[in-house]
Amino acid sequence: MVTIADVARHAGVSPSTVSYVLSGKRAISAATRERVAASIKALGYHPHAGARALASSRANVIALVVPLRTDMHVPILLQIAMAIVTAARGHDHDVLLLTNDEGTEGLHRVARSALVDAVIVMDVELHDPRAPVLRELGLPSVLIGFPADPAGLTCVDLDFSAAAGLCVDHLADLGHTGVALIGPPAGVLERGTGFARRTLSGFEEAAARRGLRTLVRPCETAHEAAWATAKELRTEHPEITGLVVHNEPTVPPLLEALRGLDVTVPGDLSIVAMGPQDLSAAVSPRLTMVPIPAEEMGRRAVELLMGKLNGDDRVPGSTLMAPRLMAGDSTAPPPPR
Amino acid sequence: MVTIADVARHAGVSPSTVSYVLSGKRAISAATRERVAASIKALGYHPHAGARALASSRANVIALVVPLRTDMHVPILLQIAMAIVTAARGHDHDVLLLTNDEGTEGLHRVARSALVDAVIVMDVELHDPRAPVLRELGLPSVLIGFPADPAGLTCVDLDFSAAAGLCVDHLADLGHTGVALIGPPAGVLERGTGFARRTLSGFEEAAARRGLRTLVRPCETAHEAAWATAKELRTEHPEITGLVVHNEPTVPPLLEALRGLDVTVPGDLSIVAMGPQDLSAAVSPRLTMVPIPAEEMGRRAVELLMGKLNGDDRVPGSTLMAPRLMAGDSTAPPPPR
DNA sequence: GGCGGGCGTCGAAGCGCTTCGATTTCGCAA
DNA sequence: TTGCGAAATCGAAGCGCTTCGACGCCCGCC
Repeated sequence: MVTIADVARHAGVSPSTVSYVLSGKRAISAATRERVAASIKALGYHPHAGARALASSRANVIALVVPLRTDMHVPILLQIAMAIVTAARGHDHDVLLLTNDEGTEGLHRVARSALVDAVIVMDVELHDPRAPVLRELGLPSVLIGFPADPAGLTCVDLDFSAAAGLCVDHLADLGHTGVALIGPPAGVLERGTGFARRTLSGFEEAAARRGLRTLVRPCETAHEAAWATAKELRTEHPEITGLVVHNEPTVPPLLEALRGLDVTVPGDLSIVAMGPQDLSAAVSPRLTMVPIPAEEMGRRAVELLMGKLNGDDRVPGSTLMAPRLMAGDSTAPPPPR
Repeated sequence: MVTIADVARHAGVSPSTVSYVLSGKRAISAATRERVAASIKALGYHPHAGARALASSRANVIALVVPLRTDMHVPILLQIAMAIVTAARGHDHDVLLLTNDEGTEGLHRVARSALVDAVIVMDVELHDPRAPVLRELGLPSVLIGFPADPAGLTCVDLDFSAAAGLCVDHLADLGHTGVALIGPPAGVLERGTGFARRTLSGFEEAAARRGLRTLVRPCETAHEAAWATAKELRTEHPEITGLVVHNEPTVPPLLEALRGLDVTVPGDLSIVAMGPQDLSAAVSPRLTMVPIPAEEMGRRAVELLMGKLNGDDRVPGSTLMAPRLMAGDSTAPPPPR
């Protein structure tokens, strides 16, 4: 193993000088700096992570807690996780992967053992048991999603209320007067993931503002449920000409059911969905949608965390990311009556 | 922070004794052991990970390299990753998440800095640039998937050849005499992911052994491609009554296309798929399939790695996991002619 | 010409743990 | 009672790094 002493000897300086070159915490003359840099390269030196952590009480590692069982779309989860790793590397940090099967004990462990110096928690529920633990540990943290009581915590999420509003406005602008929200299965709402409620209220509010008639349907993912929903829409609610679907896996079977019922999209019915961006291209017609900005969420979470790590106490407690609507081919003016 | 000295004082022993209680590397009397354990609990002591790594030159962390761009089904990827984390925790190790956007440099970095003491690499390609790096670093490692030249490396994967054989045998047992392999898009084969070829050869071999007529079709995921494939099968290859689908995302559109063409499954056509287990229940009819044992693969990879970490040099270089066929409702004897 | 003050560098003291030899203790045979 | 080996415990030396105070040097100023 190459140590800092080896580098120092090679460059003809003291170990502390090498350390200062590396950290930039003291002024070093350009000449020395370059000589040391050359020695580092020549010897292929990498500081020993453990020694560094011990001496500086900074591990330069953050923990990422990923749920085992999730309400989120799995590919999105991975996208966010990857974005977090990439962003963390950009700030010279690595990412330790934690699951929930150790329970909150895992959080205690990595924090108390100084394995990590900050935490990002994904897929937060309304009454998430991890929230109080984070408060208690007093370790910098960022949650992706909002618990019921976010006091004292830093949270990031898509502004689902605004997203639903964007969908409604888009349909209203096209001339639709009756819109439905096809939400996630009823269970999700009850289990207490905040975003479902926020979507709902944003939907209702925007519809009221635009004077639209509304309908709200949870919908299971299964094939049959999609058909039932499609049929009900056509027979019992002909006034509904625009759909806001906030339930990604339902989209393909729903489209199939509509096709089966000879309902054309967007001729007879317009659809705008909220979900992972890649869904748009995966179905036909190409979906108009409000994508979940996974990459951006991950990046932002890391930026907030780094702010807290650097002792910046102006880090906002709540960050709602602005949604954008991506036009596709699944929305058009309603059919003439 | 609670240190080992605090625990020692509290228990009335020396720090080294506490260390030996923790590691079990020397005999400690039951009385002392219990007293120390009580002190540890009372003070909530967790050893400082960095200090431990420094002194013992063992970080008790393994790196998991996850591809950014993947040929694997994403949920499977995550399942394997989670299984790895869980299994690693079972061996008192944590998992550091690495992406490939640092290139192989990231591997160098975490290895040379002693951040991790072993590596698991996922989604290995035939000419994977990480393979030579792993050999060179001389750090215990396990690959999930096989490179073209696995010499000197430890690899784990599903036995895709046997899996394809299992599918063919199942169809042959039911009386089918003409079977087709619906494989991944052509690009995948060329890009050099070994499993596609192994599936192909297993398929051909088993079919030859059973005297079946065969057809091999790559198939894109898109809706249109699925329809085209379905139509071609019915019009040009009526002798084909059994399908082996090794291309998970194609299954739903393919089923839809067949339904659209009034081909019943399994009445007119039997389908057996290789892919993530959860696919089976997600479509109708419930699929007969050879699931990819994500959980088991992750666990096995960790076990092999721990073997290498403990200096066990009987760790096999190659581990092919035996496939199992799960009967569903998508296969039946072929229709009478 | 002397002196104060940066700037650049060094030396040494830990950070908390493991580990190895040394030391103590104990049980038991002589 | 003494001696001896095994069992149990201790003390101290690092592991490789950061950091803080100290030091030397050179420059500019009076």
